[in-house]
Amino acid sequence: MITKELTAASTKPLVLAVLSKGESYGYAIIQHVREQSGGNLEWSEGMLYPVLHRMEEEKLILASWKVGDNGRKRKYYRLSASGTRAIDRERQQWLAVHDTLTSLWGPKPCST
Amino acid sequence: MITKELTAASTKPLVLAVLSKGESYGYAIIQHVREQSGGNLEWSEGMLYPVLHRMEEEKLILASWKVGDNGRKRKYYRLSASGTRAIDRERQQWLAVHDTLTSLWGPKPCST
DNA sequence: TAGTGATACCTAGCACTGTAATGTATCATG
DNA sequence: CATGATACATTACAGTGCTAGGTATCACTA
Repeated sequence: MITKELTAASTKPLVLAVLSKGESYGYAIIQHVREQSGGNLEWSEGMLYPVLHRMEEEKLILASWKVGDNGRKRKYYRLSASGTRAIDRERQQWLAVHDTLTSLWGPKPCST
Repeated sequence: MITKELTAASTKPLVLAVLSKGESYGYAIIQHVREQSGGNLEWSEGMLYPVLHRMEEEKLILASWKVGDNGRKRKYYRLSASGTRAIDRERQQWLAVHDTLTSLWGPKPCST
């Protein structure tokens, strides 16, 4: 289980990263992240949908309704130019914190 | 500048990591983290003190008032046994998210 | 036919957290 | 005696995930 703080910090960069692979929709993003994380990251819909709405408002992503293979309506999101640039900013921030943490954790042998 | 979400996610693991190097106090922890991060992480006192109080309540850290070299009273914190164990849990959570992010970011040449 | 589970979207109340601002006090410096 | 660094603390505010609930469609099956 991942703490809510860590979830809050990683949701936006993860959504941006997922969409950089191609457009997708809320329900599929949740599954994509679950699989990509080996089951470690279990997002709830109540968490993600508001996040997507906010990111759309910030114009980081663009939405468009489409009908999927199964005939259901889906709200597909894709990166805007601004969102593409945001990926790099998010990564730099993340790595700044990550490097600080790893430097304090010290050299670590291959963990189990 | 680091977002507040990323700050929230990293404060606890960073405090635990800093204290694993030896006991310290609020004001010094802020400076320690700033230096360790190369100036990227700039914590405010209004953020850290409540965090320390919460961690003390959770019994992750233990506090004791002492008088420093300069004659000022300082509230020194040190890791409890529970806090020492928490470091590993925090690291595992962080790495689970980090690995997912890096796998999506893809292979990246040495960043500047 | 009716019921179940997966798909797919959405929202509201609650508790928690950083931010910004403010306060207190001590000490060294000029 | 004014300033800045040291060193602790609290408060109002806005933002966030969590839990729980809602709506609707479709495939399967009892």
